[in-house]
Amino acid sequence: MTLDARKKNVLMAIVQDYIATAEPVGSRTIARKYKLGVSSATIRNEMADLEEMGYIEQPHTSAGRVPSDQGYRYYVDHLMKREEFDSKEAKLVLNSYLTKKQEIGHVLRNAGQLISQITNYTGVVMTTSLGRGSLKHIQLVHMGIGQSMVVVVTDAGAVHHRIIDIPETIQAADLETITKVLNHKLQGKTIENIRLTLIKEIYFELAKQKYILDMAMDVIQEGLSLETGEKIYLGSIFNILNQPEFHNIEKVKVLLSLLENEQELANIMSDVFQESGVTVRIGEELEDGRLKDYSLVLGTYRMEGKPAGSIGLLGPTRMDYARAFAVVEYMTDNISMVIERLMRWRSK
Amino acid sequence: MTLDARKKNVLMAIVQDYIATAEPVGSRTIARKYKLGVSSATIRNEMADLEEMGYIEQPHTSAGRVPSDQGYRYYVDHLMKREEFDSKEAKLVLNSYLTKKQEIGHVLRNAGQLISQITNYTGVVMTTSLGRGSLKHIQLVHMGIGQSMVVVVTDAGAVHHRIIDIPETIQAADLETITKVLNHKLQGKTIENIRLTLIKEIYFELAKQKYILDMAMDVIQEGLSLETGEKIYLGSIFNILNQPEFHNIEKVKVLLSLLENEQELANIMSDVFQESGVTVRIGEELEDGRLKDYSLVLGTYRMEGKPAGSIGLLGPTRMDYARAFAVVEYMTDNISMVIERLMRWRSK
DNA sequence: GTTAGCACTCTCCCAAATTGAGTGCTAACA
DNA sequence: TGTTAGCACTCAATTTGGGAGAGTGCTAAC
Repeated sequence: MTLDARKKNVLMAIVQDYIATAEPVGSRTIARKYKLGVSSATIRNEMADLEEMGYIEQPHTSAGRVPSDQGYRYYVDHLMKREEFDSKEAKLVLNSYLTKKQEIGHVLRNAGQLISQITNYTGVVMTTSLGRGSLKHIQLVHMGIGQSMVVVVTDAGAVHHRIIDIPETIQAADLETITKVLNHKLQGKTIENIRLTLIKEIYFELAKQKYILDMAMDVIQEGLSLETGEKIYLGSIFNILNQPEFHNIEKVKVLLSLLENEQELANIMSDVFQESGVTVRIGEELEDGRLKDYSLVLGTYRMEGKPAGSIGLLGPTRMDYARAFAVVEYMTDNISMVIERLMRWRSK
Repeated sequence: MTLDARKKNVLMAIVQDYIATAEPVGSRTIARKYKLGVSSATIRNEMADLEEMGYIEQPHTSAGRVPSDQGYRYYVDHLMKREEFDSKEAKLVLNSYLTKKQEIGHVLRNAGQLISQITNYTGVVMTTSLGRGSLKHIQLVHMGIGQSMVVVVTDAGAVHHRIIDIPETIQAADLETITKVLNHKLQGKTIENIRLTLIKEIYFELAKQKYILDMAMDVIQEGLSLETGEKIYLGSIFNILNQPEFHNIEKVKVLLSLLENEQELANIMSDVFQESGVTVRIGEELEDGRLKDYSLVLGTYRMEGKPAGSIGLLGPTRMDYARAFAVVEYMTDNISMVIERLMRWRSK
């Protein structure tokens, strides 16, 4: 499993050249471009060995070699030189979230787009469950005769709202009363807490408004549990089409059909999710067959020190991993920082 | 400018055949498939005339003819037989918006997707200014020490929120007081009303909280004016890739670069916007050069009888206009109805 | 005014030939 | 024993050339 120095050099050359050119790379190219001090014949021998070991493959006889998933894996784990990423523009964008405070969703959406722009791959961002959400505030707003809006604010900073129909006799003042009771009884409670005992009390207190309460409870429940569901933000898809692998439409279709299905994407990303650091899944390591030619590089952003979501990118297996790692690392760090500040109240 | 009956028939045959097959259509095909009672030679003569008049074009000598933008235009205006669209599934989806009441944004997003699915073109939905929004409710929620959330509800049913930093000395009770004053003074007011005189009163009343008020006013302003901006919802992009014209990637790229830029798309759609009925802009009639091979079919959905937004689809000029019209008409009618019901309070 | 017939044009497709990049193997060399 | 030069071989990609087919425009006859 361990490779001698020269094999490492050859593999590195192959991976780097293929990343740069997207063309299968031959022994002569390596001998010429990467001065390894040996002839192409020697390199051919090494390549034969590497192929046997599974690190590289030949699309067909008489073509150059291409790294296999395993080859990329070895490259990422042992050969790649880590880089630092830093960019004035990125910094500007990120700072703008802080000076003009933004909604979290907005921040994450833009983060995804930023990654797409920077890398020409597709940025992906996923929020994970923020744990059980608890109710911070509920408000019933009288919109007009017969309709009311229920607004739910959770301690995670999410706002959920819906219009409900109400009896026409209900006045704004009635809604205010209900609002008061609900807040008094339910503030700080999680969905389980609510279910268990409190409801009866409230129904007792507001017996006349049973219908409205039913609706309101519904919205509360939705607001508190929706939170738990994963949410996905995609960067631009356009950018990744600049990659030469997308010369044929079928690939575009496959990718799009997957990216447009939020649920599937969420599942895939959840599989990759890990506590800390930057992870990569290469080609077939991603369990979904449609992604066999893609790699997913994901980092974890945090809140209160706890993982709060993934941020990363999806690109062809032939991607610039060093740069991808650097960008993802940069973004996770910064987004963690931004979120921490936007939601300072949670971290004391 | 007016065509005799036979020319009309020939043009109609060409348009219909091209729509169905995406292949240039020749004189023999027409003679064979569409029994016009004349030979292919006669049709050739007619076609020569039609070409001279600008209704059809030849990709190259010895290819069949293809309708020009002008040809499609004539077809749409004079030849096309209007159809009715009706679908069980669509009805189901639309009804689900009503039984389980949904947020408007959610309804519109899904409407776009529904169109994409039904037609294999790309559904587009745009909300236009709902006129000056007025403030329905404002709420300051204490999130924790030093931070508060401002929630703004407008009479259009939109909810806008943001986290703001507040002095650490401020308690939940203080925020409640501010909330009360703000609601008392500002409810029902539009952004202009607010600016003019009221602010001073409020600042006077709540002199100590100047800082918070500044932030809150900011959020209010944002909430009320954001409303005015157009918002775009796109259906699935995947579906349109099934159209044969997308065999080459460049087209996909051009389309995507445009679709991903909300602002540009909004401009284009605004140009097409019209008070009532279903409109179509064909190819070069759309001013944007990138859309020269596309047509946009748009309808207007309404609220309180007034136009509230556009809903329609974008597809290749070679699209099934009859069906597109029918679907768009169906969707505008239904979405108007759904929105009317969801926002019943506005229409009395 | 309509039609049959025909020469002409142009694309598309196929097969054969050519090119060129790259390999594997072998024999010689250090 | 590891390295290298050389060479035969393979295979995809490109080029070439020749139909085949679709379609047109024109003309002369009906």
